[in-house]
Amino acid sequence: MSVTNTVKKILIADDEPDILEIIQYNLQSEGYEVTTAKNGNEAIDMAKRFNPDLIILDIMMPGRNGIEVCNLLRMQPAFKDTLIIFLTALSDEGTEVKGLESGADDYITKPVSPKVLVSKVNALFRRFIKEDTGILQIGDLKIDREKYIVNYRGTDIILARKEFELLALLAGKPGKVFLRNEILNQVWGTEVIVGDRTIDVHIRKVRQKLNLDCITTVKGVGYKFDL
Amino acid sequence: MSVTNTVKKILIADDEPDILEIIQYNLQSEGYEVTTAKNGNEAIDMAKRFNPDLIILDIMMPGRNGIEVCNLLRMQPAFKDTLIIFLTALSDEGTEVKGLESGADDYITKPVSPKVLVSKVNALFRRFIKEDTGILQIGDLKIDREKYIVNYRGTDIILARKEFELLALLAGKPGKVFLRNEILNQVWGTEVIVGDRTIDVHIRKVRQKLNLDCITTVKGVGYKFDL
DNA sequence: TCATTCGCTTAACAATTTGATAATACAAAT
DNA sequence: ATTTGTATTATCAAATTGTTAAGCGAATGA
Repeated sequence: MSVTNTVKKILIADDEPDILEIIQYNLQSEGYEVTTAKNGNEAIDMAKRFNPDLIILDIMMPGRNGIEVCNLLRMQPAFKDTLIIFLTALSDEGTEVKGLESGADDYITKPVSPKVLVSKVNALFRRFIKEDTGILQIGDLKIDREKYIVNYRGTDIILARKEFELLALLAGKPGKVFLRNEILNQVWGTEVIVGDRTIDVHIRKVRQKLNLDCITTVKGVGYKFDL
Repeated sequence: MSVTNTVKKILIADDEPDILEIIQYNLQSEGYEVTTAKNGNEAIDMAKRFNPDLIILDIMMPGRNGIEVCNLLRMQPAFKDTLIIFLTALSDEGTEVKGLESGADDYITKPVSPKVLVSKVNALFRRFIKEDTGILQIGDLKIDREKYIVNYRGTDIILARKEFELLALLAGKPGKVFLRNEILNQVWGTEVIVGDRTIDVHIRKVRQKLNLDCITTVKGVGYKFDL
């Protein structure tokens, strides 16, 4: 189970390189992480490796065709919830019905404008992808962004808002040193201007409440989280 | 988890009687409960009365057009989760993108074969299991979303509509902190603007009536339910 | 129809919590 | 020893929420 995964991953399988490239480009521009496959077998391979949130399948491909791929994937529990769209030049009714009945979530016929495709993809994600639980876990420390609770070895620790945001920021990338400026921008925003000591004070409060040695000062640079 | 697994209800809005009839017939054959509307205003009316799981909207209709209807419905919390499909002869890219961005879940261009339409509808429902309209139970607290009744250890507690919706929202995800904004959007909708104290007062009333220590304030963030 | 009740919202003020800063102490580096 | 940068503490201002009372309109009922 992945912990944080804000960027949606999409796998595209098509045997025409041009189409792959166009779709990939447009989806990446929209902020998605995209991988491609050139045929059915490669698609299954990539699906297992890449674990995408959405798979866009051409139907006519060398090796396994799209419907076979869809059926195979749907049999595996790991891909039970993965979104699957057919994107194909085959527009006959029978194939479309068969495609949808094989467990796909949509069926789009080529040619389709990139903009429309992107809109459809957005619409699918808007509806179906469960939001991230937002639980960060580092060792015995759990940071639940949804419940606004920090828990260490079973004990809940109550932090005030800024304290929580500060910790969540640092713990979001363990080991990374956050410059004071970065912290200010992320936690306080760019509009508010506060003195330099403010950060220190909040860091201290977090350290105190956690009673762990997990926030390290990097003198002259900033702070980092490390359990 | 799901309490009631009722027959899915579908509302179709189109100004062409023939189309209405064909679609209605095919969907009913598939076991859906279908109602129809002849124009935009009627669609909104029926939606409120009939509370469908899916709405199929023509775009070009007398009175309000489909996109307007979609926008209006999406503003109301009650229709936040209702599936909406556009079914239209307008196949230009701009309209399609606009339609999808107005919050629709799919966009199908006429003409479309009834079989394909049914397949698409099935695919949508396969994915989307409508939220429980039934009974939420948390410990000894029962919340009946259909009857608008809350029961604690055998005793019924009468809550007013807003109070009830507030409680149902919070109790729907115990532990999760709901931001004031989320609460406003979910309970009051995006079109109504109310002051900040309004939430507090309702929270207080719920707390008072339940006489349980189950709604926690997270200062600077929001409220959460925890029994 | 008129009166009453109920639910929703707001105003006003109290209570509480949080956040920012100053002042001072401390530590390491030069 | 001096400089530079951080830790600690106490304090005060600001932000946020709790509480009560009151106004208003819609629904209810005689």
